Amino acid sequence: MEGNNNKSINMIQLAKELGLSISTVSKALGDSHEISASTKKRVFELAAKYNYKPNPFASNLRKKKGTQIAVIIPEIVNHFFALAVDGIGSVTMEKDYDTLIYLSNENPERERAILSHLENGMISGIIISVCSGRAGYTHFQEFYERTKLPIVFFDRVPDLLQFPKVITDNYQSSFDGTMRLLKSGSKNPLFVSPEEPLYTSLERRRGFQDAIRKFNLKFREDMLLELGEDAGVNYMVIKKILSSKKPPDAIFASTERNVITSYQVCKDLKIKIPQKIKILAFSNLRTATLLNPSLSTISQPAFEMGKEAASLLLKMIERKSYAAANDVIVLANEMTIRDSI
Amino acid sequence: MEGNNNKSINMIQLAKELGLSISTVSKALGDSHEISASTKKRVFELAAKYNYKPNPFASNLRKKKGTQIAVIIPEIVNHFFALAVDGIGSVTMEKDYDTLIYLSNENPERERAILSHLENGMISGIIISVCSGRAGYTHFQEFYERTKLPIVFFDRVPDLLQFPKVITDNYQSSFDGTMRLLKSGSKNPLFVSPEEPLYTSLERRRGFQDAIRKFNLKFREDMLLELGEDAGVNYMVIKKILSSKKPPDAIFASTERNVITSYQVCKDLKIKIPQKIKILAFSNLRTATLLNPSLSTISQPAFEMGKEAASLLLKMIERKSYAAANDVIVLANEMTIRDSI
DNA sequence: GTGAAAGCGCTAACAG
DNA sequence: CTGTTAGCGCTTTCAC
Repeated sequence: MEGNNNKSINMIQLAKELGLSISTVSKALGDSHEISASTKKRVFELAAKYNYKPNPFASNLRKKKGTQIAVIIPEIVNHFFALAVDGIGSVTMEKDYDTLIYLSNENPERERAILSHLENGMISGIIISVCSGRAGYTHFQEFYERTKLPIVFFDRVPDLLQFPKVITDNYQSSFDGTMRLLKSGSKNPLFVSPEEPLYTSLERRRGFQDAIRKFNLKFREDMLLELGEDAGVNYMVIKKILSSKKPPDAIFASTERNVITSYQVCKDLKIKIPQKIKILAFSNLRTATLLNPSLSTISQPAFEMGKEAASLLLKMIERKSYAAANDVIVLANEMTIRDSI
Repeated sequence: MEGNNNKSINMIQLAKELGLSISTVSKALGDSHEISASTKKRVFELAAKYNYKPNPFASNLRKKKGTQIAVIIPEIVNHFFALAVDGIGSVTMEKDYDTLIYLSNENPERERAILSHLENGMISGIIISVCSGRAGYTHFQEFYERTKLPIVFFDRVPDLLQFPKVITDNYQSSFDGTMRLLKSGSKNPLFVSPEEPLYTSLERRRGFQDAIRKFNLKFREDMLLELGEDAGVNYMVIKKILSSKKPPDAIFASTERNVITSYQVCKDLKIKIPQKIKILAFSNLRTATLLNPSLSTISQPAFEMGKEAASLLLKMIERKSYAAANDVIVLANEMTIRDSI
């Protein structure tokens, strides 16, 4: 029984009060060239007076398109993704697009459900960082076939050639990082990555392996460690490895999450960094410099990646250059050596 | 010239193929009781076959309401807000609401612009953590008067009685934290907070002052330090204070940002924590335990706050209990003493 | 239990 | 330069 009366004014009322036709008002509001300056002025003024805002449902329905994009990411509680969302927001906001956010929580089923939900036509495009490779990538193809909506992948990208991507030079920076570890004396490094068969991780691993070989070290399978989702389990696994007879003398972590766990284990086992073990990680931790000891990182230009992805997507949406659809934008990572090496 | 033909099927086509009227199909899809089970089944099956999804623009226009809510926060690159968004997402997702995200970037003008944009009627409710108190809070009142849309404030809330809020026991935990510092020997603590006259900060400051007095220490105005936005400037200010003749022997930081700067200064000036200075902060830093030394924190239940805020908002939207509109939900903070004290 | 019809508020031909 | 008109795809009385 709430009085939700005084609901906003509409075009009809504006037109009536102005003694104009509704279509004239519509055109005036759209700043159409076929309306006289004086009429426009009158319309704008009355609209402002009533704080009139066109009903987006009606206008979107009529135009068969809106101004919302969806961002799908595995998690937001992660400095990298938070920065990326910030970057995305910086361009969508400027271009008057609204940003819907969906968290897949590293769950492929969620990701599919989100995609399916988005097939209703509410949005004009998608920016996504995928959550896993295990379930395959067919849902992206299918989504695209059905909706023909522009999609831009970033960071964690599937290996689908037909889609535009924004990534970093994962192979090269991993190679460089590994070389750096080896040059500082590591003979037995351990590369820690998530078990998902993600393009990003695979590229980093490839860089690691190639550096090992390039350095004329013998590559062994047990130089690679794959970790799952469960932080508790991961902790135990790392602890076991670091307590073994021939523990690694360096850890190169492919993700922020893994390096935090590694630090924790070293702290608990009182293993000195970098004396006993050197640590390097792909990470955007803001507090890298304050850790004990300060952490050497390869950080991704997350904000920039978000910006690039959003710019590309909006360009595609506005068809200014749909040809850009197969672009792969590669940005450079930045390695910062601190006390952990 | 892109062929954007095969655009999604609509109800009319479904109805035609089923030999039913469009209104019957609509009701069937809405699981209306006035439609026979057998008809519903046929409708659902065909809809599923064509992967039919009702056009939300049309349906929202007709129903004069949608299923989107807006979240307005000062920043997303902050563990607290990221967690809160995660919490919000956990409930909106479950209830099939879509979440629009807007970053005010600590800019009151942006905040107003966002609010103004949202007056177009696109959303059904707002969850917000305000960005500043300097510009006053009249825009919230006005927004509400004009739209009558439900609004829930969380954490950084204005002092407007008529709105529901989700906050933490800022006064009490600040009081307790200060007592803790004093009991461990601090005689000259410094309370660092942002210069914004935010309710949250003011409560914390009040807790600090009361604890000082309760401990029979003389309160001096210079025990309070207000910092602005510019990290570089803040660094210099703190550095100057810590280099002074009679530097504080404890820092109690009201925000995560300020404590990071403080740590940095101590590190650069080689001031030993906690021997020379004790540090405590309101913070949700994930890496608190890994800092050098590990940081003592009062952390807010950010995820829970997001959840509570979203649940409350959806309840208000669905009018299940519009009476809850003046609720103030107060959650408890958690103090964790680590090596910095 | 099903259908006909009237719009929700707006845009875009098409006329004038 | 302005107005008339026909919907966009859906929901909801109101008939039957």
